[in-house]
Amino acid sequence: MPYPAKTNSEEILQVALELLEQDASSLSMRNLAERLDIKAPSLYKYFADKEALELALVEEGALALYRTLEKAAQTLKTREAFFAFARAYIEFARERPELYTLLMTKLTPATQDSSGKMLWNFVLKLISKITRKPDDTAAAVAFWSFLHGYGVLERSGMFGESGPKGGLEVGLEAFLKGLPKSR
Amino acid sequence: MPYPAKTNSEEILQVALELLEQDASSLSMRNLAERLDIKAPSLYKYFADKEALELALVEEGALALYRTLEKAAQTLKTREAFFAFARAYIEFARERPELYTLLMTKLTPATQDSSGKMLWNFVLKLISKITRKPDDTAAAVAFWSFLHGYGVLERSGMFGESGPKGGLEVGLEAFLKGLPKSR
DNA sequence: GTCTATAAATAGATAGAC
DNA sequence: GTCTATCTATTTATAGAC
Repeated sequence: MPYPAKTNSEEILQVALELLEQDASSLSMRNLAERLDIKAPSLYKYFADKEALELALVEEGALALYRTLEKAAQTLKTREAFFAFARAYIEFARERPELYTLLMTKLTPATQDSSGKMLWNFVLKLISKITRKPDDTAAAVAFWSFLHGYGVLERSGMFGESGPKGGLEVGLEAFLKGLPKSR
Repeated sequence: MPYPAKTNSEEILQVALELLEQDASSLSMRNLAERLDIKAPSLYKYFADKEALELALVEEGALALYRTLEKAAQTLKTREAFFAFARAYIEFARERPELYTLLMTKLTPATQDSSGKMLWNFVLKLISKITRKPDDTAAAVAFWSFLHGYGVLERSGMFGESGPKGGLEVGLEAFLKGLPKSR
């Protein structure tokens, strides 16, 4: 065989993920190929275009986030699960900011593969336990909005050197106390 | 005069704003120059580089948002001002999404010119009236996080065809009821 | 499946004449 | 202040040989 396979889809995704997390702008087909020790055109045998590769990364990211959240909240009682979930969510956004950004930029219901749906269902169930309403979409939307906004603004440096000064905790407590509950 | 001035900084900013709001990716120096009926290099007599131009746009955007919010909330009592503010904020993000995105991407305390500070102070005062704590930074951070997150996710299409289903209202009520208040 | 060569497009920015 | 000409750098993607 004159040209035996030098890589495979999984490895490509793995290295792409490393590049992305290092610096989103470094994820180019050229750059990726170089890291894999192949030439850029070869990548197109594995992924139709860059978009396809990014969607695969989003799927991976959604799964990673889901697992992180599940691990953090499982076995805990509702109230503790709520805080653990939120903490883990923000931590994920902090530690893997480029992956998180790609994820939230490309994860729409249309894009939503299994991981995206699992993620949404997990938030929905957790929050519904808090409000004691099955499938409390409105509360889940509100809660996710808060977490996402906080994660984004914290990273943007909007809150300055002094930091967000307890904004996360205050917001979480407000939701816990203020969300309308059945019964 | 062989080469009389064909434009000025204000006009450049005006047209740049139009381009941006039409489509963020259409805001290139070339494109901008064409719309102004000059050649691209001439722009560098007015702005040192693209970054400088964008910062000027951020300043404009922050001022526009501030005016919108102030107009919406002024003369109203605390509770009504709170809802009017939130509604106006989300409406701004909806109607001028590209400007809003640039704004929130580049508006950090380091960047913060007068408009940015006015914006933050306005949020801070409003929310401090709700919680009855002077300079309640934590509550302001939480509130702004929620609004920003909601605006972003709504635009991203994350909530799907069915829409956010009352998530905004539920979140606002939760804050109003759940934020810790003095006295 | 890998390669070389190249297309095709884009961008920001500078030099120097007028 | 405006212009022409150009530099420099980047990207995604395809054609076709091996």
